[in-house]
Amino acid sequence: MKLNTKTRYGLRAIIEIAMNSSEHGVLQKDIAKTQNISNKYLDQIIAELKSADLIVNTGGKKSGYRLNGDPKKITAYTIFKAFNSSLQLIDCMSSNECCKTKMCAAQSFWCGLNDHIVSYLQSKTLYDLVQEQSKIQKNNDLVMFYI
Amino acid sequence: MKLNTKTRYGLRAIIEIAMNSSEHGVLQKDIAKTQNISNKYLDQIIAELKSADLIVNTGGKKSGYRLNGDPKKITAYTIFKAFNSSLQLIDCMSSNECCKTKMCAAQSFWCGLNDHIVSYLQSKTLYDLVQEQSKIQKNNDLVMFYI
DNA sequence: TTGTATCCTACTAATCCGATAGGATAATAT
DNA sequence: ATATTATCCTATCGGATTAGTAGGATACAA
Repeated sequence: MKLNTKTRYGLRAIIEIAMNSSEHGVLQKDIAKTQNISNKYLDQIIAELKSADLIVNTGGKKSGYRLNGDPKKITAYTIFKAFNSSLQLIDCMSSNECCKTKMCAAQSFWCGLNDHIVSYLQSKTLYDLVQEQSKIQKNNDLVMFYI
Repeated sequence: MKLNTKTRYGLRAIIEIAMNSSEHGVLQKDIAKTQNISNKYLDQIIAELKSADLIVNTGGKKSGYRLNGDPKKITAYTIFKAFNSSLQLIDCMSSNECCKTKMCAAQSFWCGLNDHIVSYLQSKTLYDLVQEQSKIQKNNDLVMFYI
C-alpha cells in the first residue's frame, strides 16, 4: 500500500496555495520552486486540483492560484479524491459476493479498514493543515534565530 | 492506494487454516479450492506465511497446515507484515527531511494516517476474524435451511 | 511583438504485480 | 520398489500502472 506522488505533491501544493490565498495568490512556478517539484509535472497536478474545483486562477495569468472555498470546509478526503477518484482498498467492496466465494470475514475486515481511512481523511480539514504548517514554519524560524 | 492480492488471499487462507487447526489441519490444495485461488499461486502465499512462522506443516505431507501459535496473539498487522514487510504510505516517513524540503504538515499528516492504519490492523486478532467468519457461515446455514 | 505562464495531449521508461511454468523433493499408497 | 501426489523452490512473462518528460498551443502583459 503506497500513496501515489500526485496525491503527495497535490496536498503540499494546495497547502501552499491555501496559505497565500488571502494575498496575491501563488504562481505555479513558485510552487514548483518551493516544493521542489518539476514545473512540468506540476502542470498535471494543478490541472487536477482545478478540475476538482478546489482552486481557481482569477484575473489574468500573473495573479496566481487561490483557494476556491472555505478551507474549513475542504477536507483531506476531498483533496484525496481529486487524485484518486475514490478510495477502494479492494475490488469487491460494494457487493456481498467476494471473489466468487461467499461473503467472508476478510472482506468485511478490509471494508472496515477502508471506512477507517476515509473517516481519518474526512476528519482533517485544509484549515487544520494550514495551521499546522504555519506552526512548523514558526518553529523553524525560532530554531534558526537561536542557532 | 490498493491492497495487493497476496495480502488479500493470505488473510483468507490463514483464516481457513485457523478454523481447522484443532482438527487435522488443512491441505493447501483444499484451501485453493474453497478460496478459489490457483494452487500454484497459493504456493507462494503459503510460503510467505510459513517463513513468517505463522503456520506449520507438522507430521508429514498429508497432515495439512496448522496455525503456529495462539490466534488471540496473532494480529492482522502481523499477517499484513508477512506480505508487505511493513506499512509505509510515503517514503520520507522516518526522517524529518521530506523530499529535500523542510519537514511539512503534509508529511506529518500522512504519518498520522499511517499510524492510524497500523493501529487498526493491530486491534484485530485472528481470533476475532475466526469468530466473525463462523458467525457468517452459521448465518449462511440458517438462510439455506429456511429457504 | 516578444516573453512568459498556463494549458493540453501524447509519450516513454521504469517499476511493480499477478499469475504461470517447470521441475526438485519428500512422503505415501499400492 | 515404484507410482503418485503434495509441497517446495526459482525463474519468468505479460500487463498494468505510474512518475516524469516533451512539445507545442494559448493567452496575456510589458
